[in-house]
Amino acid sequence: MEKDASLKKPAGKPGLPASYLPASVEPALCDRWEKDKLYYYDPSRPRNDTFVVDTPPPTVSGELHIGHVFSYVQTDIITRYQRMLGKNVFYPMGWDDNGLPTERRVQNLFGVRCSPALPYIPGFKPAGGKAGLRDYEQVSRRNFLELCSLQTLEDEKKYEALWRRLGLSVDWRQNYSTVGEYCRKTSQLSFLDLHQKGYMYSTEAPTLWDTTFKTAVAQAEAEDREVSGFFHDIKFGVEDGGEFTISTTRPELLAACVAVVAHPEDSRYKPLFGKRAVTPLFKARVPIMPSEHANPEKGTGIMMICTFGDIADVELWRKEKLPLRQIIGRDGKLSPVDFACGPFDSADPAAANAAYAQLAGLYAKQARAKTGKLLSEAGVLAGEPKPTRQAVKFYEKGELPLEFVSSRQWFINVLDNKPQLLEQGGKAAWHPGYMFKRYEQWVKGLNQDWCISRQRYFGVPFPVWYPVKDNGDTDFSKPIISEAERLPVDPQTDCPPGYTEARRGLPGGFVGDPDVMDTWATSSLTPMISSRWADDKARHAGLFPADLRPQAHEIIRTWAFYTIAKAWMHENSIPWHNVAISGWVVSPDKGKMSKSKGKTVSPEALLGLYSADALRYWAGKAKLGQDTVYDESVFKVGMRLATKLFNAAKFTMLQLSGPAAGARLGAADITEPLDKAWVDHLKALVETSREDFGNYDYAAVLLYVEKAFWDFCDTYLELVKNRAYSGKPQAARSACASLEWTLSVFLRLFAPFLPFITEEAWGWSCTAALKAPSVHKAPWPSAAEMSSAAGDQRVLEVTRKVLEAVRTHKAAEKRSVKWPVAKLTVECGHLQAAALKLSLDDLIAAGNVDRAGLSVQETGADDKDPVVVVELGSA
RNA sequence: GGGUGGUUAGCUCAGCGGUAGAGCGCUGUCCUCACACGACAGAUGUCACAGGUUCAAAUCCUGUACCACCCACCA
Repeated sequence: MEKDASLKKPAGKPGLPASYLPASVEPALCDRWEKDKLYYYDPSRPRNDTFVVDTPPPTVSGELHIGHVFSYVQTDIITRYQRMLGKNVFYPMGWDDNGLPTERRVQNLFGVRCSPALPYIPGFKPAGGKAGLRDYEQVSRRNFLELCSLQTLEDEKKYEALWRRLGLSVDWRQNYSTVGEYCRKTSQLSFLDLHQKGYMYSTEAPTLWDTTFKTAVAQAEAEDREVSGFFHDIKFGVEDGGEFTISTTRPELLAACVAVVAHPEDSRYKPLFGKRAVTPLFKARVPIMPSEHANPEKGTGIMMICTFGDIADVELWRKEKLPLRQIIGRDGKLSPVDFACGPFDSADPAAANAAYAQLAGLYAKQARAKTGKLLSEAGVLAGEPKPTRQAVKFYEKGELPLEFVSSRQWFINVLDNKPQLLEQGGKAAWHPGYMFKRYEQWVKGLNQDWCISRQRYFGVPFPVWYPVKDNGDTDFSKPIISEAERLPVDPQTDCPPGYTEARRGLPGGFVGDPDVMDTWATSSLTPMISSRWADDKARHAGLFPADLRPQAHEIIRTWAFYTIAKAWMHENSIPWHNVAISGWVVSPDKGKMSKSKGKTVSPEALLGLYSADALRYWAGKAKLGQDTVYDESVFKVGMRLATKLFNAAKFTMLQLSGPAAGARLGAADITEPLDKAWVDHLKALVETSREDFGNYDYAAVLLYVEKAFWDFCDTYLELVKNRAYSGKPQAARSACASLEWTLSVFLRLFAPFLPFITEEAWGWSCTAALKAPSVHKAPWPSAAEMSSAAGDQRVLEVTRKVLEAVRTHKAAEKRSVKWPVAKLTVECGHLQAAALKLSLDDLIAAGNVDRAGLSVQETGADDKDPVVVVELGSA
């Protein structure tokens, strides 16, 4: 790779480095930007001048991967553009260290478990090492939180270093951690406000329940997975004689059967409506009812309703006010029940209890097999179970199917507010626009309120206590809500107003709410967390709503939706004006990179192999919303572009160091027609870039800026370099003025994408001209900077074409580019000829043409390419 | 079953009514005051398929197939 040193000529202006070494240049610039406080937000400037980013707080669970690099760089590109428009940019970073991933990580690293009832031990240090699975040390919630902070601090340092190294223009003073005291306070304050406004309620209700983690989960956290199962055809009796067969994949729920339904128009079962069916094994008498939900085409057309097989069961159970026969416990096992009393019914309680005794204590899956056996033995199983594939709901982080379990949970009422939430979502501008459809579809399809309580230990506790009645029962109807001033509180260790700690858990005393909030309950507040809604109203007013929410598409239904809901409920506002949805990085076989292969390619390694600018180039090439295949060859292209920029900038500086060196050049100096045409061409480009960036289409800008830049190097720079360096004074000044502006324009246009090389080159030259010590604070280029320079594009076009023809001829003759041209004849239209005559000197120099052998003839047509005849000279 | 996006050169993608484009890769040539991590030139395509609208369709409309994702289905 290393080129032959003997071929390398010493070149360039003295003082400028000979070759570009991003590995040393980039980190040095990171340090300088920090020292210069380049990305600091200025709270004294008005909201109108401010651009506020609601940065996604990455989950702190170990490693950032290439997918993170991709999307965060895209946000940074947008942000850097806004800064160059003169905006006071508010670009914070948060750490999402409040979730299950952190909890598990800390448990394993320190060998501890959180046990909220334990008292806090100041200065606690874990016994150390990784404990065996069974002997975790129990620690208080506060101690657990401290350990989390300890660990996440390490991770966060690593994350921050990577973000800085990538050139993210974050103001690192605006930093938050979702597990930190301030975020806990904000989350609890949000609870108080929503409770007061009536959006927050608690109720005992069937809820999606994960039996592995033993917690409720929200609809948004559930996902479908295809699993194999078996249809069991089970014969049911009818109370006054007769029988029918239902087909089910969940025979273990037979004991939880509360009704049987068939379609109202199904003639096979119409006569049965109003009668009672008798379940096999348990002899429970359940009503046979008509329901639209039953599909006559499916199975046998008649189905059992259990508490609870799925959401349809829940709905029917509610509508018909059926009894609750909960047999699946919170641990996923069948709980003991008694058919002789309570909600359970049986015509033969002794037999029912005997049958059930063989199932109690088994996990649902075991019970399924066992029930099949029992049914078979009882002779009520019609035929062998038939295999089938079915979609079953799982918690996205879990491995066992979700169950519906009735339990007391806190909910936020979203179902009653769908129209308003749809309207709010529509007020934000979505980029790309079609992503709004996903939001719309999700909101329309919601069928459960947002369950925000989790039966976990690690997380933000509810600032709530309950009185304990004299009989020892908890009185959930009279929650004691904390005062706002006390937040954050932990009801497991803090005491409610009017009570003393001694009364905890006693009749006539109180208990703390044992649950913690879903992490989304906190992260849905990110724009209000960074604006300091909870403790600084003036600052909040200056930063809320934000301008931009960048995020990925798979969390539209969670993060975007919840944030929109909370902003509306709290502030009657949208949370942000724009949503930019980034795509995914996919591996060449189209799998999701961030979940598989991507983790093996660490961003740090790639930075070492290529450069930050190279990685950023790759991210900048991808449009918002569009998945991108991981392709290292694009890094190489980015690398090459940065090197080319380095060399072109250096070379341009060399031209400027000729006779016109030091002169203050401006639009008035641009007198040559070719220069005017070039500048005009750039002016159009610059204006288009504003429009595209305004539409968040940065990828389009990079595409044509890159193209224009290579064209500049290959054509315009080649044409004018001789004149600039050694031409007649006025002509040289014209070229230099144009080159100086051109360089400053390209450095600025590339700055959001390639912040390092552009800053480096900017430092060589452009400081004085634009009075901006950093390209990243320089104004985005505008046509107005060169308003007086306007020229005929034809000059540039016809000159380019003739030069191309000369080069093609030399290539065909296997001659070098500088080989002399003895005779050059150009036939073209008279407008083209007139234009060409204005740039002949440049053409002669660039093509090494003998002036005496040059002739331009007006014999062609202006709408056709000129006909060029080349005769080479001898060396 | 509903929705969204995609299908263009070997690969990765741009173009989204007016003669098919770029980069990578490939072939050949060339060291020009920067850059060989360069320059110049060249080969490479029924723009998924079928209909329709239009003077004109890769581009607009309808349908089909395939890929990806989101949602629903869960007896």
